[in-house]
Amino acid sequence: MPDPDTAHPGFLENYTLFLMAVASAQVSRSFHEIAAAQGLSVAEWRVLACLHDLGSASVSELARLSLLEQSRLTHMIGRIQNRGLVLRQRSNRNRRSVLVRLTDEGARLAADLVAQAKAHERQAVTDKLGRADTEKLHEILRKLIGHPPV
Amino acid sequence: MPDPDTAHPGFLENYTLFLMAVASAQVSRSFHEIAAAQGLSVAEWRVLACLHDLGSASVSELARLSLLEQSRLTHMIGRIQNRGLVLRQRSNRNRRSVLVRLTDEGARLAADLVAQAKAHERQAVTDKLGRADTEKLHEILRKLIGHPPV
DNA sequence: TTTAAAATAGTGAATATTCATATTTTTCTT
DNA sequence: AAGAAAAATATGAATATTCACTATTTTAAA
Repeated sequence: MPDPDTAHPGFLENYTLFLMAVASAQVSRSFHEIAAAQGLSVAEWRVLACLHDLGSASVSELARLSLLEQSRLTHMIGRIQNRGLVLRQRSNRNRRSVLVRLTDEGARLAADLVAQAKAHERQAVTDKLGRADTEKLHEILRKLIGHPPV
Repeated sequence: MPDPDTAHPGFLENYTLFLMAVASAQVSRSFHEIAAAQGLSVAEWRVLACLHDLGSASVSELARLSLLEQSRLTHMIGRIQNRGLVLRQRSNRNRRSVLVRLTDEGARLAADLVAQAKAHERQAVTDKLGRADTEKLHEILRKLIGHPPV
């Protein structure tokens, strides 16, 4: 029951950040179930995916790439380390930083999820948008991002 | 220091969900500071923006629209209610549901933030993408979303 | 080179979110 | 119409995140 006295409709539906958030949340939600089936949150999945791509990364690199605040990532690494998915190793190049990498088990899980993510993307994005719009979307997002953190 | 032995590069940079998450996080981050200056998280801002648009909404409508899980929203409403930004009112049409609306103070704050959000969007999105790509982005995101929750 | 500043992670308490479940009201079934 | 199922919200304990700060190592400056 929208309140006609105080309603100011029309902002959100044209607000880019809102559209991106809705699209992102909606597509993520269906993948969330896939990750949850492995006992992973979406944020944890993103960390594993980053490590899958990178091989290894320092905590701060990983925080930047996986869009998590450093302290949150440190806590999270502790948890997924306890589960045997990643391990930490002090860097020799720079003894302040700590390199994180996947264990064998973590690597298997990550590879498995990457495969499922690709299938899910096809079904939830490409099939819906078509090839041209999917590529256009990527192009526009890259333009918006500027220097990609990858 | 990417680890050549176990790195499988190239997944993330072409993964739509990741590109959307990065773009969204990046643009959000700069708005986050604006919201934080008013003591609001991005999620709280989104709730106020929804109420600004709608006038009033039940908790579950609001949860759906603002992309928050119901229980989280209930807790959050309690907090922003204590701060005098919103108020609750049991619905007469359906006595299970609770209508949430902005107080005068909340409405002032929301209107203020909406204005700032528009300015920020111009600067962080439209100026960067240009008018054509901005509209194309909206079009593609709407197509991806399907039936918009607005 | 000695000090000051910056970068990197970690820590723990304060705060927020999630998860399972309870309560109330409405809707559906028979 | 009675009872079962569904819908809407709230609750509180378990879990996760944030925030402010510490410790260490590296870089820059004097």
